This record gives sequence, C-alpha cells and structure tokens, in this order.
Amino acid sequence: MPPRRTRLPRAFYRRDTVHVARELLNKVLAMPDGRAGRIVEVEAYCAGIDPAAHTYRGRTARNATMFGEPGHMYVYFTYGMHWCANAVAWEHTPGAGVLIRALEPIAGVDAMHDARGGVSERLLCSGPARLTQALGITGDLNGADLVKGAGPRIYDDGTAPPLHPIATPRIGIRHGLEHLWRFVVPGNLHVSPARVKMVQA
DNA sequence: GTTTCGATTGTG
DNA sequence: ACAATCGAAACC
Repeated sequence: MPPRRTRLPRAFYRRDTVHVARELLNKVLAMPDGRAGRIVEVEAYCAGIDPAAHTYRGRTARNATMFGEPGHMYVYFTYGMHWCANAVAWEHTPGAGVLIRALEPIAGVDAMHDARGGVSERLLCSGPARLTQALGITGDLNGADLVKGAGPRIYDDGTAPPLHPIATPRIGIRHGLEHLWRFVVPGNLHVSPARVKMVQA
C-alpha cells in the first residue's frame, strides 16, 4: 500500500524562506506522469539582503515568478543548457524561494533514466540541473502552481524533515557565502557531489 | 549595442 | 582543469 500523500497548503510556502527550505527536506516532488523523488538537498535564496539571489537587484522578466505568489515554481535557464527549479517561498518580502538541488528517486525511475541517458542511479537526480532533466522540467513549467493545478506538485508523504539537517554554504555562488543556507538530509547518498569552487592561488 | 558571465555538468 | 552553450544582466 503506497504511503498517503498530503498536499502542502499555500500557507506552507508563505513563511520565512530559510524555514521553508528546511521543511522541504524529505518532502516529495512529483510529476503528473508519476515520476517522483524525495527532496534531500535544498538552498534558500532570500530577498533584499542576499547578493546570491537572482532577485537581489530587483524584479526582471526572468525572475518575475519569484515576486509572485508563494507555492509556485520558478524555473530558470543557466549556463546555456541547464534548467533549475525553485519553490517560491516568502513571508514578508517578495522575491525569494528555495532551489531544489537533489532528489532521491522513488517513482518513475525508468522514465528518469530514459531522460538522462546512461548515468548511475546515484547521479540520476543528484544536482539541480540533473533532477530537472530526469523529471522533464523545463521553462514551460515556470510559474506552475505546486499547490493547485495539474502540473508538478510537492507532497508530504509522512516522512518528517531531519531534526538536524546539515547546513553549509551554498554551491556555485560568489557572494553570500557567509550564510549557511544549503540544507542536506544527513547521510543521504543522493545528495549532489559537493564541488568546491577552485580558487586561483 | 556590445560584452560578460552564470544558483552546472561531463569529460580530461 | 576546462569546454559546452546561450540568454539575461551589466555595461557603455
């Protein structure tokens, strides 16, 4: 018998972005075709004070979704080839959300492999662009409602977030490294291989 | 209008 | 360590 899935209410996303990031650990991201994975790594990007956030310099055509209603999905294109997915989440200041960085695959794994080519299961969804490729998320889904609608959803299947998630600096950014806003499920094997950016000596 | 660079990944 | 690859942001 499959675990019961509870839809996350809009109010879930309408809270402090860092808090939502931690609460999203161990939730389930599911696509309409059945592909689904457990969220095991996230990063919070905050409004106003956070120079690493796309929204730091204000609203643009690209980041407009982040200024919209919490609980929608902000999908952006980067490095000329990759899509990344966020859950819009903010309480008082618009323009913030949670980057989903890694999933543990739990359903539709064959379809994920078809979408990703011959990669190991461990690397199937272990990175922000890997998981969008595995699930088939592209810019078409920018703005999709994760709470209502027929598109991607985030569910609670009864698995609580870790009591003590690992907190680290965020990956691949140049500013805002002092904030420990990357959160990881301790011991999970599907976390992205944390590449430390090499610095020229 | 032109240039720079990125919330990354795969390969060498 | 570095190329791939292109649109948005930044700069003039």
